Amino acid sequence: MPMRDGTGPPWWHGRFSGCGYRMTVPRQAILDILSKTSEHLSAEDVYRAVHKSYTNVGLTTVYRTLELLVHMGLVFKFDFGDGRARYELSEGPKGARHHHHLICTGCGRVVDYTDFIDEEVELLNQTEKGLSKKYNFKITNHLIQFYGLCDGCTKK
Amino acid sequence: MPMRDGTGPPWWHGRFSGCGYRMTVPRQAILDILSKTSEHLSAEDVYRAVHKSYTNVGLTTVYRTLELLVHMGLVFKFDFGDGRARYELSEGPKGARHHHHLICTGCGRVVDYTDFIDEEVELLNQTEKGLSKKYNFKITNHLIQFYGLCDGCTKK
DNA sequence: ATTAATATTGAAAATCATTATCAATAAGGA
DNA sequence: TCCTTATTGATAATGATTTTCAATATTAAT
Repeated sequence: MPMRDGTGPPWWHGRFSGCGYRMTVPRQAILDILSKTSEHLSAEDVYRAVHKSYTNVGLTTVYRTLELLVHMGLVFKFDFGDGRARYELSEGPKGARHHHHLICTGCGRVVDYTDFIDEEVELLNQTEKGLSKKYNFKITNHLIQFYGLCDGCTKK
Repeated sequence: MPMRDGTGPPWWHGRFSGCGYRMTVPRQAILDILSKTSEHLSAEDVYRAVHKSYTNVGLTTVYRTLELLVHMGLVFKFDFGDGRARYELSEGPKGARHHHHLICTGCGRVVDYTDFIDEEVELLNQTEKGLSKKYNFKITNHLIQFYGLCDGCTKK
């Protein structure tokens, strides 16, 4: 059973009941998988991982749950250009896992980086403030990705 | 026939022959459409637009051409989360059309903004340099998008 | 605890954007 | 103009994601 810090019930339980959603076994299992990996899992990946311990959880539920989690802001959904969505547990800009992606357009490899995050966050905060006001948006999120060719692909 | 400035042949003709590609009617038509719009066209959108003047150009060719243009760096491909890719003629960071996107997660509306681009470009250049060196990537591109709720959707 | 109301689930079928096939055609250099 | 080869378009295939709907599990109330 996934704990935030080992001292209480799963910290996200409240996020569900607070919104009228129910905390179920499949949902816990999916959050559990996401919280234990540092990879960029596709829905299928999550399904396979969950399926090991909970054979009866279906792919449909995985899709639905992931969508719900994205909607709740607990999960980020990424498109790295390989035709399937990738999901990661989200952390606010100050979270330990906060990072951005560097994507090789040659082989599709994805590198997580945390360098320059502080400077980026600084600038992004300002930008968000400015955009919020100017366009009357309530900004909740941002996406930053760099594209290029990795070492191996440059030489081919 | 699309011109860069009205004084010569289409400026991108050379980009094609230089790479062993051929400049064809469908390709010109597609570039023409893209250069004349400020919208975020899907492949289907481009197809419909091209189809008006060139009834015989097929959807397959549109897909293929768009992919080629993306590969050549002449076009950007975006994912705004509505299940289909969107394409825009690309301009370098200093180009007049260079902008980023602000996406409403409520209704899907996409706002182009050019505010703060200078500061962003400044930071991004530094980040790119740092990342290039650290991860041995040859960085060619970046993507920045902000997500939130637009005025209308906040009130619902 | 038991029940009632309803959110959630899973299997299968449906959707739909994008790709692969392949014979016919068109571009560009010789 | 001819030849080589890239390109095209109609059709079929692919494959990730959604929809459907009856069965089940969860929560709040009794």
